[in-house]
Amino acid sequence: MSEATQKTSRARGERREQEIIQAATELFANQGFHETSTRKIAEAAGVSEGTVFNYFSNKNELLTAIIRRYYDGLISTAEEILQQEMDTHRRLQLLAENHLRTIWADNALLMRMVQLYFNTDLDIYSHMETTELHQFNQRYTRSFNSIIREGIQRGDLQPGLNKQAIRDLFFGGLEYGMRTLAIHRKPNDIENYVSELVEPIWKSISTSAKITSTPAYDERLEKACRRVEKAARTLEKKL
Amino acid sequence: MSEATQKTSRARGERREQEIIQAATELFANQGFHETSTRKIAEAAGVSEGTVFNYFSNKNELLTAIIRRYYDGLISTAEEILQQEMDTHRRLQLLAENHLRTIWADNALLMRMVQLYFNTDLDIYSHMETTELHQFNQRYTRSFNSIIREGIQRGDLQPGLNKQAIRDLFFGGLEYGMRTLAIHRKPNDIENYVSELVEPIWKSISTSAKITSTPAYDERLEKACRRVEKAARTLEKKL
DNA sequence: AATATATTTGAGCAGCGCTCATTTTTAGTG
DNA sequence: CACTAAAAATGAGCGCTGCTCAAATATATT
Repeated sequence: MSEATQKTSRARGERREQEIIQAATELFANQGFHETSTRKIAEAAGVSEGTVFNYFSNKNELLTAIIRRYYDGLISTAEEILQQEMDTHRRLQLLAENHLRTIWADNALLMRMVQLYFNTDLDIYSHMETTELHQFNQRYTRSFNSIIREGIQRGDLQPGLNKQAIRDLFFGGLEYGMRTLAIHRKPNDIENYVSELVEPIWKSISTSAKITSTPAYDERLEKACRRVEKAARTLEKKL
Repeated sequence: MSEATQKTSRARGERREQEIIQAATELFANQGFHETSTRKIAEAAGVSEGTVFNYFSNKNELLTAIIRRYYDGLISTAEEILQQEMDTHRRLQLLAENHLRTIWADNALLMRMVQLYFNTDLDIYSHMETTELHQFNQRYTRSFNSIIREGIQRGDLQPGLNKQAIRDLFFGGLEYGMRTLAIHRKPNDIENYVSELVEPIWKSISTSAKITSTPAYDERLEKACRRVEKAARTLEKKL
C-alpha cells in the first residue's frame, strides 16, 4: 500500500470511529449507558453491530473514548484560564463555571466516569482504562493546583493551605451542587449558583477576604480591645 | 387464618426478605450492581430466582430496599448527634465522620444511589422509588440544616449563611474526598481527613474563626499587643 | 483482470432481568 | 389423623443483552 492510500484509508477509518463515538455520545447522554444497547449505537451510526466492536474492543472502551474527549475539553479550558492574565478569584469562578456547565451537559457520562474511576477489577484492559482516566484527572486537577499555587505566590491566598482538602471541596461541591440544581431545575442561572459555591471557599482561603463582619464578632473584638486599652491605661498611670 | 398464624407466617416472610436483602447487599458491595445477576443473589440467599421476584418486583426495587436501610442508619445517627449536647464544630465533625465512614463502607451503593437519584424515567414505579429517595435525602439534609440553624442561634455561626451552598460543599466534599481517599488507600485515618475537610468550611462559616486578615483589624490588634507588651515589660522591671 | 489485503457483516452464543404455569409447603378444619 | 384451601417457592422459557467469528464484501496493488 502506498503512503497516500494508507492515509486516505486511515482517514476513512477515523471518520467511521468518530461517527460511532458521536452516535454513542448522544445515546448515552439521552438514555444512559446501560439503557443503550450496542445494536442501537450501530444503527444510529449506520453500521452493523460487528463494526462497532471492530473499532472498540468492548462497550466500556467506547465509553472511555468518549470520556477522553470530555476530559480533553475540560483540560484545555482549564489551561486557557491559567494562561490568561486575571486575578485568582476570577480564575476559580471561571474554572467552576466551566466544570459545572460540562458536567451539567452530560451527567450520565459523569456518573459512569465515577464508576470507572473506582473500578479495581483485575481485568488488565479495564485497569488500563482506569489508569488512563486517573492520568486525565491528575492533569486536570494539576490546573487547579497551579491556580492555588500562583494565588499563594501572588499573595491572594493564604500560605500553607491544605490543597487536597480545598480541591475536594471545590470539585465535590460542584458535583453535588449540580445534582441539587438538576432537581430544582434551573439550568439558566449556573453562573449565580457557581458564585454562591465559590464564595464560601474563597472566604476560607483568601487573604483579602472581606469578612462580612458578623455583628457578634465585631462587638466581641471591640469589647476586648477596649478592655485591654483601658487596662493598659490604668497600668501606665500606676507606673 | 388466625391472627397468631398470620403473624408467624408474616414473620417467616420477613425473614426471607431480610435474607435476600442481606445477600444482595454483600454482592452489590463486592461486585457492583450491574455485575451481580439476580440468579447469583438467589443462590446466595438459598432460594430460587423466582422467589427473589416474589419479594421484590424488580432488581431496582431490591436495591431501593437496601438504600432505605442505608439511609435509615445515616439519619438515625444524624438525629442522635442533634439530640446530644455539644458545640456546633463537634457536631459537624461527627456528622462528617459518620457520613464518610458509611459511604466508605459501600461506595457501589452510593454510586447507584446517585444514579437513581437522577433518574427521570416516565416509568411510574421508578418515579415512586426516586421520590422516596428524595424524601430520605431531605430528611437527612434537614438534620444538617438544623445543626446550622442552631449554630446560628447559639452565635457559633454567622447569620445569613447560604445554607444550600454550605450543604453542597459539605456533602459534596465528603463524597469527592472519599474517592481521593479510596485511591490513595489510607482507610484508617478517616478522622484526620475529615477534620482537614471540615476545617476550611468551619473557617468560612464560624463566627469565632481566627480571622487572619483585614488590615484595619490587624493594625489595631498589633498596636494593642505592642502596648500591652510594653506595659508588661515596664511592669516586670518595676517589680 | 487477477490477486491480496482490509473492512464489514449478521447469525449465533451465553448470560441477563423477568414472567407465570406448575409444584410444594403451610395453616386451618372436622 | 386425613382433607383442603391458601400461600410460597420453583424453574423452564421469553426477549433482550454484550460480544465473537467465519463468511462476504469492498478496496488497493500488481
